[in-house]
Amino acid sequence: MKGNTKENILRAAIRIFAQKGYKAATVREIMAEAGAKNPSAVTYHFQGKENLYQRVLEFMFEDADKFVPKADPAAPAPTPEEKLRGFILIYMKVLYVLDTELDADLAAIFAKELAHPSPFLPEMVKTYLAPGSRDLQAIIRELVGPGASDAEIRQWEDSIMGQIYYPLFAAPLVTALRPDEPPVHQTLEERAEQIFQFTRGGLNAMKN
Amino acid sequence: MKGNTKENILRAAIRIFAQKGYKAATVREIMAEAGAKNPSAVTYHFQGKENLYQRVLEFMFEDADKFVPKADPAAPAPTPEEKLRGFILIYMKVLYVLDTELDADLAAIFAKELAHPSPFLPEMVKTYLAPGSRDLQAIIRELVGPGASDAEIRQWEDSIMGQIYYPLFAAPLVTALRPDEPPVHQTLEERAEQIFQFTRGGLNAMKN
DNA sequence: CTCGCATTAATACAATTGTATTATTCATTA
DNA sequence: TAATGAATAATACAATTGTATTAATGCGAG
Repeated sequence: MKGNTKENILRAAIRIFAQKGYKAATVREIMAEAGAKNPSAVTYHFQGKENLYQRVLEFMFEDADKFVPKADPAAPAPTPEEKLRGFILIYMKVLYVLDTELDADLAAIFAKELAHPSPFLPEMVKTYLAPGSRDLQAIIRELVGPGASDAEIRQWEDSIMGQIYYPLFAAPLVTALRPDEPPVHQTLEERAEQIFQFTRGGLNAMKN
Repeated sequence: MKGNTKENILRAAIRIFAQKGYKAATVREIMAEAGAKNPSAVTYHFQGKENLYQRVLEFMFEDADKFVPKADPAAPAPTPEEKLRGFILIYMKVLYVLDTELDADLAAIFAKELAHPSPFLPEMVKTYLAPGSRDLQAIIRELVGPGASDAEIRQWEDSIMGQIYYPLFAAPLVTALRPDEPPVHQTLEERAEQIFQFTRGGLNAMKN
């Protein structure tokens, strides 16, 4: 096996970092998970633990990007409300669809990274998350009309993103308070639709 | 100095845990912050690092409790909308008022604890957070009427709590996307009011 | 004053951790 | 096939970490 080891280490690192976080994950644990015998392989293939983690973060953002659909130029122009509904649904799919164990691990890493930000985070946020933020602001502006200030738009953006992110960040709260509730990804479309309706009502009330 | 050391260690632990998280915080660092010379003092006063951390969590929840005002029996009965506004404002004050460095540190510890939950968290959530959750659900039910299902109530609860928690959990995102925006605690009343208005609009739209 | 005990300090220690070093194996190519 | 270089393994090492152990200190009761 030649070119597989590096990939194996990366996958193993994702699993272990997702479970334990950056600091508590040990190089030896990652190597065992990768099926290798030797802790120095991470130095060889990735110049150290920190570098490996940075690579994991890059992988995470690149992987999330694959979820966002290309705009179909042939499709009829969507209404602002359709755009909002689509934005919420896609964003929630990125966070909660978790078709694979890999996706679930990456979401967990994202949550942990926000609690313990690494030096690489701000740049990655600007690269990968800023475009979506601008899109959402534009949608909100279409919905509430031109009278709203930039500050107001940003705060409504926060009201929307807060709803979307909540099941990720507050998962331990929710499971402690409601042990029997099914996880979000089982009711994803419903929940996305409800957030959309709630948000539409909220923004409509702001329009006047 | 007799009884001060234990208190000093607790305060120092709060600062260091808030900065670095449980795992990365070292006993020696905490002791240096506490002005003591000897790493074993934490074993002596708190039976080890993990126990000290548990004590910090307890302190955090007890401290947050002091923010919630006692219901004034002489006051006129508030309308459901007034209750909702009050709930949001109080909750946000707990998270963001941060009058002291201590409060800010405790909020940071809370955010980190949710990303890396300790075994003590579920029990503490049930003790300290469940009552507020029940209150909010009751308020929502008053606002939307008796037709709503329990599941719907819970999801609207999430829509509200998501808005409230977002500035805490997503702080690194927000500062990376909007470097010049003033922190929440400077615009707390405004933001609470906007969340209230947004939520009222959202819930009103659900009523029919 | 002095004895007893709680507290603090000094030192030590085993375990863990990231990584460096060196040796070995294996595949590709000339 | 032989050789060359990449990949993997084996071993080692210094640094860090939580905590145990033992010694010193200081305060209050008698």
